[in-house]
Amino acid sequence: MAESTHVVPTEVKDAELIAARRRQFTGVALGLFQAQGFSRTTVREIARAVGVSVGLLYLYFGSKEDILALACHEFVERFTAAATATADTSASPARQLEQAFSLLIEVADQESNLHLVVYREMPNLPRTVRRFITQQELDLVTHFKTILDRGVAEGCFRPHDTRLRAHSLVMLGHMWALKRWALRGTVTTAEYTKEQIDHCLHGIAAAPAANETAEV
Amino acid sequence: MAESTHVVPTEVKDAELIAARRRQFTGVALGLFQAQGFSRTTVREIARAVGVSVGLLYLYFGSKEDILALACHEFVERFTAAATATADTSASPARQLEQAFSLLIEVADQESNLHLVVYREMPNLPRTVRRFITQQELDLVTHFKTILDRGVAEGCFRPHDTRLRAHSLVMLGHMWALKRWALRGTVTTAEYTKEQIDHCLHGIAAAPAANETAEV
Amino acid sequence: MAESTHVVPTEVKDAELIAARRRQFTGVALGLFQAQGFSRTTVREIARAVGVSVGLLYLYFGSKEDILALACHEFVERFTAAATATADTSASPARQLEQAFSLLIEVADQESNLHLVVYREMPNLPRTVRRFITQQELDLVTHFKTILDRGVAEGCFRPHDTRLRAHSLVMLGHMWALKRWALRGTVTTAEYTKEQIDHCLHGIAAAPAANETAEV
Amino acid sequence: MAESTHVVPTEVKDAELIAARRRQFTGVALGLFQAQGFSRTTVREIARAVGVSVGLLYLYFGSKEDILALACHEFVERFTAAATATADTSASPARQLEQAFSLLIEVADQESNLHLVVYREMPNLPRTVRRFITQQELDLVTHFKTILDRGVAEGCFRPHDTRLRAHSLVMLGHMWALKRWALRGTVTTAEYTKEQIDHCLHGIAAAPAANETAEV
DNA sequence: CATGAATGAGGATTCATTCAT
DNA sequence: AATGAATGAATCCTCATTCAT
Repeated sequence: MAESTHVVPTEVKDAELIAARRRQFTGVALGLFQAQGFSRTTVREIARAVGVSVGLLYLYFGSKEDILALACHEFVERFTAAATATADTSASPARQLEQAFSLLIEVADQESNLHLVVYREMPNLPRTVRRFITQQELDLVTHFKTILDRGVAEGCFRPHDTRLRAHSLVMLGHMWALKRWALRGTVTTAEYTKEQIDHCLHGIAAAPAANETAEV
Repeated sequence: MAESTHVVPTEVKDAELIAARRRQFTGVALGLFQAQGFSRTTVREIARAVGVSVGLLYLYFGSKEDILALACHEFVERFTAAATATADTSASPARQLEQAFSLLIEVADQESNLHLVVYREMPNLPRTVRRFITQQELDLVTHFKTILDRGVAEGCFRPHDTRLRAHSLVMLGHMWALKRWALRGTVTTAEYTKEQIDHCLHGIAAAPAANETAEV
Repeated sequence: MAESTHVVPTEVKDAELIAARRRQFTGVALGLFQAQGFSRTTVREIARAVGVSVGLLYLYFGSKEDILALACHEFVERFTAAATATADTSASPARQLEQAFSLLIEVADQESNLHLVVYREMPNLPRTVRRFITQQELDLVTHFKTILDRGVAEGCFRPHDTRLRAHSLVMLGHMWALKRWALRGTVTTAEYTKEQIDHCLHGIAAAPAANETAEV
Repeated sequence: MAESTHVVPTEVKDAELIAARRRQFTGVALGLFQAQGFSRTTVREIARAVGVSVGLLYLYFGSKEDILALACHEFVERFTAAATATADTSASPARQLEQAFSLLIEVADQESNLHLVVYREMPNLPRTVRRFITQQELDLVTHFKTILDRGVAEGCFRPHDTRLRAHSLVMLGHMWALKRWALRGTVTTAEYTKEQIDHCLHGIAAAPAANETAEV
């Protein structure tokens, strides 16, 4: 797990106020970054959107990049936490996999816009935040890998490169946000989830594959 | 198919020279954009990197954004063309699928850096170029869908949502570039290709799972 | 009467400060424009001359042209106001005419340099300001026409095209600024005024000339 | 009289060709200067408008300012020459004055646009050309002064400051071009001429002046 | 004579950041 | 804590001028 608090020097003392204000500011800022891109969003715009003065912003953040950093940090943290909520461990691995993927899609579906910002603005982030984000992604991958490994151990799943499979599943989760333009209107989250999980389990090979399987 | 030439007015009259120079400039520029991001790359830097004056750049491009636009346009065009090179149609659908995916990964592997730029800088592009790029991606999807449809028609593949499957395969192709940080060092392009295609065909469900499906 | 305030959006909020600063800046700028012409004056020069930073200028003006526009606007407004100060209405029309023209020359004499700038840079001004200026000039013409009309009504002046005469008088007022290079050193403002008014009243024809005219 | 040829170093040898080309170029250029102002007109625009290459322009002119200088020089020279065409010396001074002023208005009426350019762009001209232009204007003034002086000598005109009167008449001539926006549509050149000359001779004073005339 | 590609200094404008109040 | 006027470095872009062909 990566450290969950990105340290930024601040003039303001009251810790609670800091946290609350920052959350408020990053939320608004992320929205602007999404709409216009990081570099085309001015600090003044952010201040105006929040309803405070420019100077105040600089009491809570060291720089414009800091705002982006914290915004991304918080978003990713929230995203991963929501998407890795522990599933029903009594269910079959296949069922658990479906539940986990379904949750991922649900989470990705809400705030898919903000999801995109993080993807885009990654190179503008300081190394530490970038590392935090990749770590969070790896946590998510591990979440899936655990399920797959258990399935293999229990004999429900064929032995395979579970790490790569987990990565692929997470990628197909991101896909729901990344390829929104192509998917929206043709499939619902439920259909998408079902189709991807079905395929993940059985592949597309027809009759011969069945025989093959039968032979084994 | 989208039109292949993005028209930008120019002061220079020699058409061949324009094409040659532009190719030269966009190549260098894309490299810089990749390394430092579009907005942090100055026009002067590009000029210096190419070895010409700032003014000359503006004889071939209308603005800094124009450079990005043409660079992305050309890159995507080249990428799609390379990745959709027609495969051996006498082979079995499964084999064709493997060949097509293998080619996609090879192409994505080279210039994977530039690949990332396009993803990142999309929102900085003018609508027309953005449309061109999504159209090119749809062409690539269609390329895969065609193979899948044939496979279904011939009975090799189970009936399924071939469009979504094609999209997913293309996404898993991009993944090779997007998740380079996670994949590099753990799998080769060959292994990645084999693993994804195998899984695409047979899924991960073990023998008993087949029964399970049958039951459902 | 044209509206007297040319509205330009500003980042600064204190209305009084805006007015004060703008007056300060336009004054200095107009001087520079006079000395070197609008296009050869750089924004940095203006800033340096005022003693502030470039950025500050842009808090009070939208663009370099805006500075010119406001400067001209204010100058012309001030000029017209000063030149149309109501005269002693109890005096004879001839006397009133002399007083009005005398005032015009006095006003034109001070700041005759700035007067020239407005003439020169008119084509660089936005349509609205250009209209304002011509309107102000028409107000000035009307000021003279009123006196002439009263004189005609009272029988002091011959019936004639009072509008054209008023225009001509205003032109001869501007002439004091426009032809400074030729007049300076040969006549004083008082002499100039006397000569022009005398001539305006009596013409140059000698006694016999009247007969000649009559014959024609 | 000022020297009539402004010397500009040139690469081209054939003197006749030089003169012809230059005339062609300055004509086109002056039109552009009129329409968009000197500083907003680019050398490339001039070249394109003439139909030659930029390089060629620089074979005939040393710089962009040179083009303006020669254009103004030629225009003013032509203007003054046309406006000072010797009048019928056998006519009465009053008649001569009217003919001279009438000619001035006719000349000013044609190409009044270009007339304005010279006024505007004066400060952009090199000192020598500026001197030439003022000298030409003085020549024009002298032209009128001569007529007035003769009139005074012959007793047709009252003794007065003939130099100032001549200047004023020339100014009222320029006025036809300068105040085109106010005059156009309200008076014709003929009416304007008649009104100004009538006034110049008799002024506007009524009864007393009339009596004076009658008495004689 | 003629061309037009190439140059690069120079100018307007923006915007993150500071600091006096 | 909060404000917002002030700063000035940095950036994009233009355009007069040159020169190889």
